[in-house]
Amino acid sequence: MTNYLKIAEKAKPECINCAQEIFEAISKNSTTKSLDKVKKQMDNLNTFLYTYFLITYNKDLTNIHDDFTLKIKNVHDKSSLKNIANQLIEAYSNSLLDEMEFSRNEIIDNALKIINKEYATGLNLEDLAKKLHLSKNYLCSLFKEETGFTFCQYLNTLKTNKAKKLLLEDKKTLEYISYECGFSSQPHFTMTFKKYTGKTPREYKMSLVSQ
DNA sequence: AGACAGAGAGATCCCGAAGC
DNA sequence: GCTTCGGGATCTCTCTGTCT
Repeated sequence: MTNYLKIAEKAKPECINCAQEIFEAISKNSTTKSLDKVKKQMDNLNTFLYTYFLITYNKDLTNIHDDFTLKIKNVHDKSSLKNIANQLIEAYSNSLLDEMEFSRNEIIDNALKIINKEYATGLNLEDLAKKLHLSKNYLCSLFKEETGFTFCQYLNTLKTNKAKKLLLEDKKTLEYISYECGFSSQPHFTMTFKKYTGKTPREYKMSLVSQ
């Protein structure tokens, strides 16, 4: 697990090679392991990177996770698996490039900083517009133009992602999680969570447990 | 008790158009 | 580039009832 964490921490565009070197160092021992064991190790790395990026960068890279789960499943030799490992690290690293290009506009850059910091405190569009000294209607259209999301969509995505993280932790009720993520009530949380993930919170938790 | 879903009313957001 | 306005769309809140 410690090694996975090292890889995740280095999985950035500027030090992608370090991450790949760490993985190579780990996989040196894999020559003695069966193909299935190495595949299992790769699956674990994929899931670890997915969870790490979700929690650390608030990036839901389900598409990358699912794509590589399939690739790993279909591979039949260890050398191909090594290539896939490098591609895997590269794919997660490159997702951060999107983030850099995402916030070209200085106003939106500031808006995102405020939202990321205050999204769980009941922040609304009007508050945000006041902080940025803009009209809410203009901010609304600018935000959509620059990010592709409406303000509400982005806010709910952040809240939902935080909820996903909290759902992984045991002994937390939906009531607790809903308030912790900035939802006004548990029914509202359940409804929004289902809208953004396609699953209710309990279904989501069960799907993780069954993996 | 906790989780979930539906309904209705009110609040807020989004978007296009017009104008500065 | 930015604001204002108005109307429709969407979201939020709260209550209620059912299920596990």
